[in-house]
Amino acid sequence: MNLRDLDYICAVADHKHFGKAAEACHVSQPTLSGQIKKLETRLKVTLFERSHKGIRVTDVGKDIILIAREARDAAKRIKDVAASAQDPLAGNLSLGLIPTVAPYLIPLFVGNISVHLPKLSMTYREDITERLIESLLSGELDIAVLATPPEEDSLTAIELYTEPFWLVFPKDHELSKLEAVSMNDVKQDDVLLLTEGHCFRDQALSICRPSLRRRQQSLRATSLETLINLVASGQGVTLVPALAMRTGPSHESGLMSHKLNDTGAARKIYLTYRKRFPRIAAVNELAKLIKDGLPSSVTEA
Amino acid sequence: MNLRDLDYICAVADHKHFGKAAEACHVSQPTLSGQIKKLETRLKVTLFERSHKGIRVTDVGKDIILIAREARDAAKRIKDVAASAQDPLAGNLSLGLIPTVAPYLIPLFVGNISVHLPKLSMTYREDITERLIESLLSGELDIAVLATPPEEDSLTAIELYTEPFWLVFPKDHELSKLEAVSMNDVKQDDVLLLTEGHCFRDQALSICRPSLRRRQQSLRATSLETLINLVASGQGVTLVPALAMRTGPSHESGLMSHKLNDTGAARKIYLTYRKRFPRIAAVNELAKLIKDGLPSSVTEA
DNA sequence: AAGGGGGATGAGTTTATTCTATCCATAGCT
DNA sequence: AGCTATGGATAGAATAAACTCATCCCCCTT
Repeated sequence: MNLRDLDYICAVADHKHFGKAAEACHVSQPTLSGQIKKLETRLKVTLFERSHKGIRVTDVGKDIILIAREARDAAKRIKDVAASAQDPLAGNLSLGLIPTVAPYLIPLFVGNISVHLPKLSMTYREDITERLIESLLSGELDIAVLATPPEEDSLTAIELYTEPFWLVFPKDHELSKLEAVSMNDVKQDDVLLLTEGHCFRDQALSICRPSLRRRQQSLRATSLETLINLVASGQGVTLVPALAMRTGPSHESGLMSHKLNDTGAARKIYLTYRKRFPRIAAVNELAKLIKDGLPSSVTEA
Repeated sequence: MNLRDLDYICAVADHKHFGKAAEACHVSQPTLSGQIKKLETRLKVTLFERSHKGIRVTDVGKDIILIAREARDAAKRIKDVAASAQDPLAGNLSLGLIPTVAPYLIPLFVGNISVHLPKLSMTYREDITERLIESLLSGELDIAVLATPPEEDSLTAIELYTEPFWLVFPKDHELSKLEAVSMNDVKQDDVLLLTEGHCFRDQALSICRPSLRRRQQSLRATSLETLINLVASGQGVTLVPALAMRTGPSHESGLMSHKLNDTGAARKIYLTYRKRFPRIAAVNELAKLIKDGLPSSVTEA
């Protein structure tokens, strides 16, 4: 059976005339007659009672044509769905972000999206790198903002920006006397870390080495906000990525912060997606919009 | 687009593997790959994200496959309907009967139908010949029991039986003295007729000729039962076809009846249907069952 | 680096669809 | 009756679509 055959029988049912039906289907009358006869043979059913006065649709024919119209309608809907999905900049895009980026980055580009990509609807998810990557691979997510370049071959990434680390410490801390701060000035065991699983924890550990006991204390710090609160209550100092500084500790009472000028005291943020993801156009547009929304604190090298 | 293509994409969605999907569809993998690629090109949409780890269905793909399943389901239902309509002795058959036959004939075969053609459901309609023929031609009715052979070329008929006419008269009528009755014995102006439109009126008129005034009185007699009541109340005599005699006047008080032995005092009853009606098998079976149910009063010449 | 899984590609064959031309049956007309 | 027009069926050739086999290419694994 064939969708075209269904067109044919519906046309005959509509026109009650093989010749006119054939014309409506843009085929010759013998073609239409032949195909319908073949269909009738295959189904072992007479759909039309042919006579010289006109065509009568049999009872089975009526039933079958009713269903045939459903099938044709479904086919038409497939074309409609495909047509409306034509624009790669329309539809839904699911974006995952790591927790040390999400709350600071999202506000910087959501506005731009609704202005420049009004037909694109976004779904956001905040999770740690490991689970974001899993979701990317399974197709649960389309894109992810990560602070690590993709290791999987099936993934690829666009570099979004480089984010320096800042040191946050209490106002009365001895570091407050310095003009500029480097990790050399910091007593490493003072440094508070995020809980395990956060990539920013590992990034911090790559430039300092607190004691094991200190590292275990990090069980308490599940977000940058918590971490900063711990610093405010005098538990130590901590590192914070630049974007988080815009709304965070500088406005809190009792805290000071300095951008670290060590080489390596920074991380690169990537927009990661599956190499084969078919809507790369949307990914590129998104990358552009995110970059456009960035503050000078991360765009100035 | 083609129903086969829809099978292909559904199979890939199910198996997440082109090779296995091809196997399930009983085609080679290149065939399936090619057809899907062609479909994707036509729809200008990527349905599947191919990678080396497996197949991911895109968002549009999911939407489309959902509809594709609907279309496939419709196609399957068409086959089902056709298959279950396979038996020509199943389904519905609409039968029209003239009023001077319906009430007497139907009881004689309905039982046989439910026994011998249990899958056949019948729809009955009682109407005058003219309207039954209209309905036959329009396809509203499949078959009709008529007392006239078909005049239309597109119709044909099976002869069911020959039905002699009986004369019905009051017990105290002078005819009651005779052993056998012929129309010659009847005062023609005594004869009561059915209203116009009934073929039995015309058949009666073909063997007798009441006065115009008498003929106009027939406005009152819309059925054989009424006609017999008129006779019982002394308004005259009348003709009644044999089958109606089995349950009718012979049991009524004050009436007598005789079978007319004139040649021509009889009518043939036909099972009429469209020449092209595709379920002739059912018509033939019906004719056989009706004949089997007939009483000796019409089967004995 | 070699082997293998898995989808894509290309050439050639088979199958299905379509066309033109023609036929046949019926209906309506003269 | 015979003639002509209408409308569906049929036949054969041409065309288009779908299929298969062999092979390729990519990339993952060992």
